[in-house]
Amino acid sequence: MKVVTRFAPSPTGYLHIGGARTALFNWLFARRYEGQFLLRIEDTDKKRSTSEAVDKIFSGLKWLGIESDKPALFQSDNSTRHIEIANKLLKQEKAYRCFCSLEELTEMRKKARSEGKTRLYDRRCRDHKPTASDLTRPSSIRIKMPKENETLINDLVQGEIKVTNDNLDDFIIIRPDGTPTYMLAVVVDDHDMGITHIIRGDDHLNNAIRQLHLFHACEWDTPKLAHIPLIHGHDGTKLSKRDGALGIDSYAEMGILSEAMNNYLLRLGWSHGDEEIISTKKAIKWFNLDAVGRAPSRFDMEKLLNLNTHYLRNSSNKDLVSYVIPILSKLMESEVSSIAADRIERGMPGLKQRSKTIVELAQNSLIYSKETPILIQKNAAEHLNTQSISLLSSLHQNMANMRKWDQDSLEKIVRTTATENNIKLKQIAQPLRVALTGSTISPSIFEVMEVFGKKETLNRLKTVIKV
RNA sequence: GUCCCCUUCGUCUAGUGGCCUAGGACAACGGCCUCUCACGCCGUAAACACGGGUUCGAGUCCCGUAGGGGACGCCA
Repeated sequence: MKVVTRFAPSPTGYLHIGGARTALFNWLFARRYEGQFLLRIEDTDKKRSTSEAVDKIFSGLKWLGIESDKPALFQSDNSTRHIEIANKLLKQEKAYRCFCSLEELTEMRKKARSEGKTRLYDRRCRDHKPTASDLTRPSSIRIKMPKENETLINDLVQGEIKVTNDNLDDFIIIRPDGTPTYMLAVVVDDHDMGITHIIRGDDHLNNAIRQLHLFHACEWDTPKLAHIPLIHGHDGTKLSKRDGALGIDSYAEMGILSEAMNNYLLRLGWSHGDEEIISTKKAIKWFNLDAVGRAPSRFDMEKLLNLNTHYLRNSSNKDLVSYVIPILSKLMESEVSSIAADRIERGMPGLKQRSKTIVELAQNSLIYSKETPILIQKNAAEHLNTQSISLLSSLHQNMANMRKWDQDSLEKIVRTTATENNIKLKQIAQPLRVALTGSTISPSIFEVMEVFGKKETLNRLKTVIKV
């Protein structure tokens, strides 16, 4: 049997971390077994669904590299089919019309709760034959849940779960306004789409038990279930779609690489021995549901950053330049010149060694982007005094005659100049750094000089010496 | 309140009855390297929630307690 999985978010907000991981697991599982991964937008609640949210889900998934094998399906497009199924169940007396008002239901819930019951609807309409006058009033359709015995589900992640059927409410499948509810829609759509494995957050575990009975009522095969634990915030509080968790796009804006996010999300709740750095290729080869943990895990930015550092360093210089330029031009409030872009690319080996995020990389790239005359930072200025300036002056003389202009030769000449003047390398390297970059922090000063080239380097030195 | 689920270093996790004196990674701390900042390298500290069983033997199986989470909508 070919594996078919789906990611089915509701378009009521952005794509959050938990949703992204659910999508990733579904996608990986489908790829692993050479099956299909589908996307379905659960927009049965029209009031809360927005097209902005749909766009955010699409862009978030695209950023992660998770692609649906078919065009996304909008659940609301299938409502005719959902209603058809509900009517069929009604005819078969597996479902019934409920004429209770919202007030009545609230009252029932209050009562049941005070009595310590799990089931909150008292089923007063279940065995009531609707009269002609009943039928003039609005009604919802409820599904009949079994009254006796227990329901057992064998979840691929959570194991065996047992519930006494008396706890199960006859839930509404069609609202009084005639629209289908989520509970009906998921079941019908999962069946129609041929979903073989439902992988979703374990906040749906309780629903799974109810939905199972709907599958039975329809006389359909039930997909295999896998309920993965939720992701919590760093402080242990809930981090899911209904609260203020950050959208996946925020992480992109922070300068996180999608490879790092994928790797991080994968390792959150899933493991393969001691493996930490896992490429998508390996993930597809290794991913399985048995290795998904059952306990919720906390989101840890530090670890994400560590992974990001790793992937950033392994990215090509060219790619990194293309990521950095837009951020850089925002920082400088001007276009990034082609000279600057070229310098950044050549200086990338040193820059990427010093950055955890793309944003940081852009900030570090500023030293190569600014035109002369450069601004000397306040705390850096103290490195330029009469003594150090005279050192830079003799260095300038020594360097002016150089023919080969690479890191090694530059290091040699700076060291020689230091020895000549009876000082430590440090004492000339810092003033040199300040003179060239305006900052006390930069990649190796020899690398910086190579990147700037002879002309620009000597030019910048001269500016400082003259003053 | 009721129902369901979960519980190994601060965090993510390895562990499927003897290989556990509990391993790895991130973070922390110390050192080395060093032209600044980083990187890198070496090292240190750090956990089986608790209580009962089962067993020759339990982190691993069972029960209970505590703590945490989820669900209880005409939301998804």
